[in-house]
Amino acid sequence: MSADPKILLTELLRAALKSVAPAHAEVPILLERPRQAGHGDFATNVAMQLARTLRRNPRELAALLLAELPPSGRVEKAEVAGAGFINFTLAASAKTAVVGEALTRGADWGRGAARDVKVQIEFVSANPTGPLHVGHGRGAAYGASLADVLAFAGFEVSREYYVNDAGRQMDILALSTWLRYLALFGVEVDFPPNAYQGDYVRKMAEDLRDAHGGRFARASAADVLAGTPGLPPAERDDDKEAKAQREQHLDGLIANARRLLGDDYLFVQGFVLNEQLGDCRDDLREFGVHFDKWFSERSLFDTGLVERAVDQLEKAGHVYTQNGAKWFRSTAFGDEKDRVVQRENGIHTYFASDIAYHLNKYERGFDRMIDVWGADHHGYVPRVKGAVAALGLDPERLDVALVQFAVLYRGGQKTSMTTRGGKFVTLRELRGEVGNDACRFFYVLRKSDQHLDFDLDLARSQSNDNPVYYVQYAHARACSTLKKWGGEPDELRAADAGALRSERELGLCSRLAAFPEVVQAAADDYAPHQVAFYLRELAADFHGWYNAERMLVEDETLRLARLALADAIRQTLANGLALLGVSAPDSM
RNA sequence: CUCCCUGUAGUUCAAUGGAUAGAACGAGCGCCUCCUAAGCGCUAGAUACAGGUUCGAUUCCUGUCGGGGGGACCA
Repeated sequence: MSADPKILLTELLRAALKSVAPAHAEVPILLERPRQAGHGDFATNVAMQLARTLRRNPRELAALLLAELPPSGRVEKAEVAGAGFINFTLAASAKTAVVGEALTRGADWGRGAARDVKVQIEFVSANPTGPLHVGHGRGAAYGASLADVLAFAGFEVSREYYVNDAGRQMDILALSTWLRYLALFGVEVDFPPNAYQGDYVRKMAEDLRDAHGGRFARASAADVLAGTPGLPPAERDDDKEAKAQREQHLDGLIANARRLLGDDYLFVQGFVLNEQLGDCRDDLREFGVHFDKWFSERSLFDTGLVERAVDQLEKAGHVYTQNGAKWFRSTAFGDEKDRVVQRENGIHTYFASDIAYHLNKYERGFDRMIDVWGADHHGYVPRVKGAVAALGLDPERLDVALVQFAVLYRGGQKTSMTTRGGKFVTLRELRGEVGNDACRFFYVLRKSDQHLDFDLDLARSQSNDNPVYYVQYAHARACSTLKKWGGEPDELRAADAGALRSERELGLCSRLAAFPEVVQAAADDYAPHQVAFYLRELAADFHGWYNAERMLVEDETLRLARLALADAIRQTLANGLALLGVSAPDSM
């Protein structure tokens, strides 16, 4: 019989089913940990599930099952309850066994058995055109925690950042920087309102000057503006035509920059890309977010994969030409309208490179791919899945996890976060205000498909009330007591956990035993917040016990048993916090 | 117009279709001669509305009413 109580109970129930209802002996048996104390350690609704097909009263059926249940020394009590539940109470020794297991497995306690499933998770993937803001922060915290949870649950995980280093946004950033740079040399051109406004652009211009002097300053304002339509008057701000004119103006400036700078244009573009990407890497590293691969969008063009992907779609008959542009017939795959993959001017759309990127992911042989996107990209899901299907690949292997917006509140007011406008709260600022630990925990404390109201004032002024400190404090308290005791870890591993008898202590053991299940559930549901909630509950149980009982008691057997329990709790808190990228301090 | 997320306590959030809907903050009352009071104990307080499916609905379905976000030959 299995050591895992859940498996043991399943086997016992299966045996009982064979005598009571041989025809249905293989129905799935669901065992859950009841929320309500007094309903035992595990409960099953299998009798209620079968009652209908067997046309029997659920309670009677449950009683029949109990009568046929093989006896086990590890089950103290099994009884019919409620509408037909069967509640199991484990023997104390079966509960306390978890203490030794946690201590023996240490940092691996809770880790699931390795399964040969390769999962790729792509997240953040913000355009390298400015600092990461708090919205990216949520995707980063969620993606990193999910990746760690999946890895801990036994999957083979690869973390990836897709770098949008091709396309117009990079041009706009390069132009913005160049214009600021020219101003440093007295070449004054009205700064377009639709270029990147942020101070970091001025900073990059200064960096460019410091590194390369006036090498890129050989142009007059007239050269820069040559042939552009000019800016519309500011009072026509909301006008649609004015907007189009501003975009035209911007494109004209970019074209002039390319012409005037020649080969140096790509140099400047490379410079700003490196600066931004470097900043982004540093930011994420400080936030405890790591990637195995930074995948360049431009490389998809350089290797011809974009063309090959479009060709492949075309050969499969899913592409048609209209008004000179190539359209992917995504409506055939459930999208609401067809999408352009190559514009009339011959330039591939962002969607085209995204198709190529996903083709590449499949070709790398991942069993499962997870894209973590902001919720504003939800309209993008059908066309990407459609393209995957059109390429003859299995769209079921691709999951898109949409992370809802993080809305910032400052002084009770919503703050806007437009990157181009340059007025946004950066992830770096947020981390500086509330700290990395609180930041990571706070982000992941909400379901990802839930809007997140991030109250900056609250996070800043009352950071000590943040639940992260509550969990960390439990860890520090356990450490401090163990330190005061001063014994060796071996003594704890050898401790007789059977000496734990109180309801609180047995409850804590049950809580600990649930940890591996929580990890698995969080992995299956892509829901790392479940780990955060679990840790809070475990910490609450521990704090309650800490206040009610003393560990350093006279009786040596009991003392060692309690310290072993404390150490097992400490280990569980540490392992769980690690999954969330939060530190587990020894003292606070 | 259409698509997605969403409506639970004063506030911010939980609850694989299960039993008496859980926390935290805020409010009130208590607990350090004691391993860390960033802690603990107690009290008050909620499923928007109307139908449906089910032995059982906060959960699934339909509708109504609210909140947020998408819907370019942009990225």
